[in-house]
Amino acid sequence: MTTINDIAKMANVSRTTVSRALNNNGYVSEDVRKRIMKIVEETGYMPSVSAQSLRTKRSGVIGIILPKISTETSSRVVKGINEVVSKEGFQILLTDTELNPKKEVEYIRLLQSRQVDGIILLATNVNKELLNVINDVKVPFISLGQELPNVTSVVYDDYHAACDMTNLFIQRGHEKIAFIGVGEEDPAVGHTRKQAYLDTLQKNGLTVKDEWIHEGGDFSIESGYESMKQILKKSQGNLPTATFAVTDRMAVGAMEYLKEQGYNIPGDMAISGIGAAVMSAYITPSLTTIDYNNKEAGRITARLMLDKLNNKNVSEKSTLSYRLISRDSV
Amino acid sequence: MTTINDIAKMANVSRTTVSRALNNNGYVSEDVRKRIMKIVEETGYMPSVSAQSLRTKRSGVIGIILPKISTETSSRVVKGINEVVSKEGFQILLTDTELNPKKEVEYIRLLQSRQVDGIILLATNVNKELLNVINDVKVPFISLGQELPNVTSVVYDDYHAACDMTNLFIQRGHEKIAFIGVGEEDPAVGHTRKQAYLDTLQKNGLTVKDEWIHEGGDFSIESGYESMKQILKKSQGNLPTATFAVTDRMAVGAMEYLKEQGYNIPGDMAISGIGAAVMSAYITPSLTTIDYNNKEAGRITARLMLDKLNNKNVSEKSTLSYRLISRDSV
DNA sequence: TTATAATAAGGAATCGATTACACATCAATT
DNA sequence: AATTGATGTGTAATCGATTCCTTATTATAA
Repeated sequence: MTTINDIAKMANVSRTTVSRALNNNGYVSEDVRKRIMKIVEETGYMPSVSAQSLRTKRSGVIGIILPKISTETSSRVVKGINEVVSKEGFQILLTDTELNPKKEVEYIRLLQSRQVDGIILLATNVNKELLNVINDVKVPFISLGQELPNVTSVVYDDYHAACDMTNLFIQRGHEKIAFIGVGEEDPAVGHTRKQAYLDTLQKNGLTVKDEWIHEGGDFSIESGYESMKQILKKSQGNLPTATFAVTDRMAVGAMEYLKEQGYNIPGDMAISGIGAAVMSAYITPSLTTIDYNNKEAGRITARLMLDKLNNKNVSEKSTLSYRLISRDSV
Repeated sequence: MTTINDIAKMANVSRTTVSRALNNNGYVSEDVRKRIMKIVEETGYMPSVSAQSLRTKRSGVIGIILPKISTETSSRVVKGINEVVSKEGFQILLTDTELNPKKEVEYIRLLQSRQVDGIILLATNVNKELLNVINDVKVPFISLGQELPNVTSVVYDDYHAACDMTNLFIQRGHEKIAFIGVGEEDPAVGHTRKQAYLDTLQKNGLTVKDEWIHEGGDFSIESGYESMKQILKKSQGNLPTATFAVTDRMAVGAMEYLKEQGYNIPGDMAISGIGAAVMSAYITPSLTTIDYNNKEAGRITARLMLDKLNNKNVSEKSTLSYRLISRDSV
């Protein structure tokens, strides 16, 4: 591997001068600069980032902590982040918690020891230890998808999105609306979306039946399938006419079960999700859902991160907009 | 940030001893070791990876070059890789070429300057410059998805997979089989799969009509839609009865167009894809496809990488198995 | 002509680890 | 009692950059 010293020797200058030439920093004669650059070209020399970051405390790496690496949401967000930061010469270091809260904490520590310049967390839960660790973080930190106290947060407008969706059902004349959710450990998805559903029903004077509400174990299609099964079983004789699932995958699972049982969608049961998964447009019937524009969320988060890195001060909370996509399932 | 020197001072030993205690390397009395570990615990000290990697030439990072960051294939592969390497304490540095061959070369250089311990490339094309740069790479290098000369490659069995799929159509009595492909710059997807299709038709004495073959501009759903449109237009009066699309997304696009035009699938036209996208199971009719098990491919590649990092010698080419999933679209 | 400032380049310290080498102690072996 | 080997710890060099501090050379102003 060629080092700055090799280049210096070849150009008959000191490594100080090479460094200055490369960083456009301090005086270097045009003559020498050209000589150096030529050699750099020829050798394909690239400075060792380890050495640089040891010295400068900057690594050009943004650490991202994902709950799950291979989901549509994650990869869209990562895409958006990468799009923005790569233009500024930053790289992305990915970690995957596999939905294990302990790993969130572990990775925050780890990323710091790797000298990342900033950390973006796609949080799925909030707990005391997590907040403590985040408070100790010395680099710019942003939470995406959950609002964390005293932490710069970029959040989806879960409450209004879920209200709108519930209202859509009501507008279409539904009065018995079921709900497929996830555990409340996830404040944004598990709590806020459910609260919006409950509030909207109440505001419209509609009954909330326990049998119509089911929380899946995870965000999977199977979990949606199972939830729908449970809801139908528990509400024999008083079936809901619509179901609001908090994710598209769960909605797809629910549809799957309904189709298997010979129900007509949306005739016997209207269905909606959240997330605008690609699949939602191509299943039959196409799924009414809400587009959170995850890629744009990633971009916005990334820009905030860059601002922080440039010591601009940024607002503590940014709420993203959403778009209700009305399709054939409702 | 606490450094090894701080720990050394607090424990009243030299930093040498601290380093030895942390790395279980050389003699350290039980007494001192405990003292050091306790302080490390309390302070939450983590060694600076920049300093470590500057000194040891190892960074604990595997660089991955993806053609597109937010595709099902990419994220499944990354998941598989991460699953394996994270257990060994490695992190993943992601780069996205956005299908730009120049960026492949650029990122290979960049990753090396970042001192990555190994590089995994999800190649989509093969060109002279790429091969040259790869030849200069000084760290373990693996290509996934394309076979590159003199490079450790993990490849899908595109040829046999595509043969099997074509044969399936023939078995079901189809004689007029159309093909939706991509450009030949992509040897695995664009060339091999097409060759397998052509060979299989020929072997079975079936006519190959130019009007039945169309190459989409990219891998998108829209591109599949457009391709199907072209095929139907060009082969008026002698329509194919089956279409083999080289990716699931393209197959979905093709189905979309057929449905719009009122064709029955598979009655008027059978359809198949490759890739086992989640969506393929949930569209109507469900799509016959081939599962390449990308996650497992990622795992296998990662294990090869770990072997290389441990100086075990590995076979230059590994061909993966696949599974034909027969569903309702054929 | 001399003082001053701008330009150009090098010397050496520094970042935070690892590790070769040296040295001291102590127990076991001859 | 002398030699040997195992154990424990420290000193200092090193990795490859950046940057503060000097010094030398020109160009400009007084």
